[in-house]
Amino acid sequence: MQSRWIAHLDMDAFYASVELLRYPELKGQPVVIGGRRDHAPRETPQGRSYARLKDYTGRGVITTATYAARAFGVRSGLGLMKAAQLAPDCVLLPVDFPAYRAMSRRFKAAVAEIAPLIEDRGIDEIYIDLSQHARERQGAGHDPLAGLKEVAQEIKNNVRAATGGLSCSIGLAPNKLLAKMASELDKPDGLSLVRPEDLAGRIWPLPVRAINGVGPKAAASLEALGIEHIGELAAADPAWLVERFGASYGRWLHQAAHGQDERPVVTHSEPVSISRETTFERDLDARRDRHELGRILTELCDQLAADLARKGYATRTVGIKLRFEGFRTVTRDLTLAEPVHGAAALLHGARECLKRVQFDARMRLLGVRAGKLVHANEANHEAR
DNA sequence: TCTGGGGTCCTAGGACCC
DNA sequence: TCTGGGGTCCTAGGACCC
Repeated sequence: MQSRWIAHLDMDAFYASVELLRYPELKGQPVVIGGRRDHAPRETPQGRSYARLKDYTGRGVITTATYAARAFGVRSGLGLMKAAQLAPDCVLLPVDFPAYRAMSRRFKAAVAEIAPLIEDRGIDEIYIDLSQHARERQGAGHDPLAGLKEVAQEIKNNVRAATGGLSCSIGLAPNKLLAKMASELDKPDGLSLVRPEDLAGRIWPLPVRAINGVGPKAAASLEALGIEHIGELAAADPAWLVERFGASYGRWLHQAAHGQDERPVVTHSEPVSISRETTFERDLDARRDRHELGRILTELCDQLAADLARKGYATRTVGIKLRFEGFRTVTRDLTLAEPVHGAAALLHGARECLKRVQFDARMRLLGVRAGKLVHANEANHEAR
């Protein structure tokens, strides 16, 4: 039997499902989450009134869509104004991250009660190392993996009970790469297991984009080379892939197509950077709107300073990010001699960075970033 | 009226040091 | 008195993910 068994657990349409717990009368209806925060449901004498996609104007994208909404072709990442053309009467709810974070803690705690070796992959996803459970529950009969599937089912049940009824999909496989793909095979509320011998039958027919780490650019390059499916990628000469994609990515593509992945489940990690950014309602001009921009920059620095304080970090690198009309993005970094954490120091650093940018177009986004994080208590020590 | 906000990791060139 | 090579840090951009 395999020495490692990894589960990938993915909450089904997470944000939308959390909202449906709050507004159960929307169950089964097309609903999307996204946009600004000014279209929350209103309580009227006639009952609750919801915003519809057709009522929305301005910038914003869909963060999550219910399965009923996906039937209209709306999906996360799609602009709200475009989505309105596909599904004008679809209900639109604003995002409520505090609610999703609270629910995230609940589902992760429910998993940890059964299997504590958890790697956090964001608000709605985790990897779980179930190797020990698989060994302990190894069946003697015709299905040695029955015990592993039982554990996964217990995790699903515990998550449902702890969240008030939310479903998730779990993929089981010998490594993270395959577990992630396995969890996609049977959504929503799925449970699927991929063994090494299932590779050719179940993984190779999938498009290369199904590999976690092959994005739109790599998929387009591969397609231009006549490679659309993982099976074709697996059949490609590894030396040829290295020639086309570089030593590192080329080798990785070959291994991924063959289902090879040795990455461990990492149960603890420190943040690398913390940032705040905002897209403006309308594009702003560096000169004409300089007061508005100054106000926004100050607010971002205030928020970032609060984030650093809450999480207990200081930073040695202050960075800014600008996005101009046309989506061209520019970043500038400044490394400081000593770590800082206060809003005034962040603002000063950000202003220094801004001096090195050429403003030849209107802006749509401004962001501030703290990189090279150090623990605040160690930073105090260094500062002395 | 295209394209949010929060992240991670990789690459590549230049500075600087030994 | 044409100047190698390695290591590390800094910066900028880009691909990718949730």
